[in-house]
Amino acid sequence: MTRTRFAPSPTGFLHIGSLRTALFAYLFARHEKGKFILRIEDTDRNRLVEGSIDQIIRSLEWGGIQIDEGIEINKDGNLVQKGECGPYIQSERLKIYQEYIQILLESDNAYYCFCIRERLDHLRKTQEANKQATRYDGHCRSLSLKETKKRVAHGEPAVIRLKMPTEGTINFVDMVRGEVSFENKQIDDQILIKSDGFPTYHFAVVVDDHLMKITHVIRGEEWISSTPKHIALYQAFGWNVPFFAHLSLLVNEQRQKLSKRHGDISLEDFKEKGYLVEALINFISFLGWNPGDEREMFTLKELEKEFTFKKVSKAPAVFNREKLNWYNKQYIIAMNPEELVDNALPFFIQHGLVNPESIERDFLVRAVQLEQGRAVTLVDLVEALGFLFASSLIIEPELLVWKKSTRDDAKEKLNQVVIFFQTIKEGEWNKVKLKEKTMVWIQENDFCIGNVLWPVRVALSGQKNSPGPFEIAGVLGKDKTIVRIRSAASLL
RNA sequence: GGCGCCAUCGUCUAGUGGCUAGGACACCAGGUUUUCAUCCUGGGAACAGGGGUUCAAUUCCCCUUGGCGCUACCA
Repeated sequence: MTRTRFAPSPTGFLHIGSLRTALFAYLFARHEKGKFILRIEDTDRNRLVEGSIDQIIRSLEWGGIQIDEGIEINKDGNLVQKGECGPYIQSERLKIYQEYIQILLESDNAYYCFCIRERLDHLRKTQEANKQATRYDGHCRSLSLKETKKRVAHGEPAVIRLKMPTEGTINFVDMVRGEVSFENKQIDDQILIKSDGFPTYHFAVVVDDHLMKITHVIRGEEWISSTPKHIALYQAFGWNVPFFAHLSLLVNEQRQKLSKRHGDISLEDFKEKGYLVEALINFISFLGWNPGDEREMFTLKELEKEFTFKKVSKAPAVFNREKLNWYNKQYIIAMNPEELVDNALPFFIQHGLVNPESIERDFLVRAVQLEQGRAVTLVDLVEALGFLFASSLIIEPELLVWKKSTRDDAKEKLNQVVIFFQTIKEGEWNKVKLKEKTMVWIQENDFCIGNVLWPVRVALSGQKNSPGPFEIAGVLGKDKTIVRIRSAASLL
């Protein structure tokens, strides 16, 4: 059975690049009808950020990525672990690592190292100065286990290093890159256990992936260079080596790794800016993957069905905001108005346009349609709709005058429209009827369309650009519409 | 410096030993339109360079160049 995992460090919010890694691991698991596991890698005690486990899980949940095993947030808001291979938080697995490192020590695949920081620093500097590869020189490599254990027992600080083979090569077939090969002699004697007793990533990841029966290790490209160390570890233990898939990095427009400095990299950020999950997931999945034909709108379910590593590309992908915007717009257009209100409601409240105590849902459902088709994000949508909620509009009088018209004419037309609108029955007050009747009226009176519709639209919206006058009037209702036109006319 | 990965329009990408190298976003022009958005029509835009292999290379191999990653008692 296929088992994949996502193994973030709780050092902050969920990075958009991490989301992509998680998404691909999730999609592959679903495609193979396997399991997707969440494990927390918190072995670096210095970089922990309080609350980030919660935040990562919530982001994953928001993205629709379901965790089969690992950690979840229960109804009371507490973190709970589920699954047979736990615990799923590395800091709770210290005993396991201690146990497994002994095996390596006994089989002479690992050794205690007592080298102090100063020596290591000096070593590195010398190597750099001589333009050599910087790596541990094996100073403690041949110390006997008996002796080193004695020193450790006496309280001498030590780390445990992997005793890398010095000859031969390690080859593996990467699911996205194909055959990859490294010479053993190039590979450092990686520290496996730090002097604080915690394992390093390299040791913990191998022990955990094995114990959690992970069949496919799917992770970012930055790990490809350390994969031979991991394979050496699997071999030292005599364990089966899993399949690897190293995903290309996500980069910004300057082709650098996406980072905090450039803003907008956490899922949270995108959510707050009014991006829809569906759009984000669709967009992200197309960064380095494609279905092989020309379709481009995919739901999560459809992605689960179609995803395959055969179609994952090797080159790094630029995170292109324009395309994301296009996707978001498409998803907003495709939504039914009810759904759109559900999604936009928090933003209406946040912008102070809607009182959570008294939500006029029907009004919102009609209102939202004015900007659906125009808005790129939900924030755009809500902001563009602000004029509907204003008790009165502040309008620059000149704006009421159409480019081919005059101030006096605009005033006159507005006044005539008021008189005409008053003749329309409440039952016919909707954008379709209104438009029909008004167009006939304009024609009968031999008016120029722009001379009438421009000032009316501005009178209703107060804006240079806005939805059409009939749409707005339909939402506003007869009374408010007439009040707005009257007050605009009085400005001229 | 060492090791590794990568290379098709500005961007995401399709593609094949022989094609007018396809699509999408963005951009430009025209049309529709009271504004914006939409919509329609059209347009410009790519196989990094050099060697091979081959009847034929964008495609296969090598080199160069460029980009990126790793090179921590961080992940």
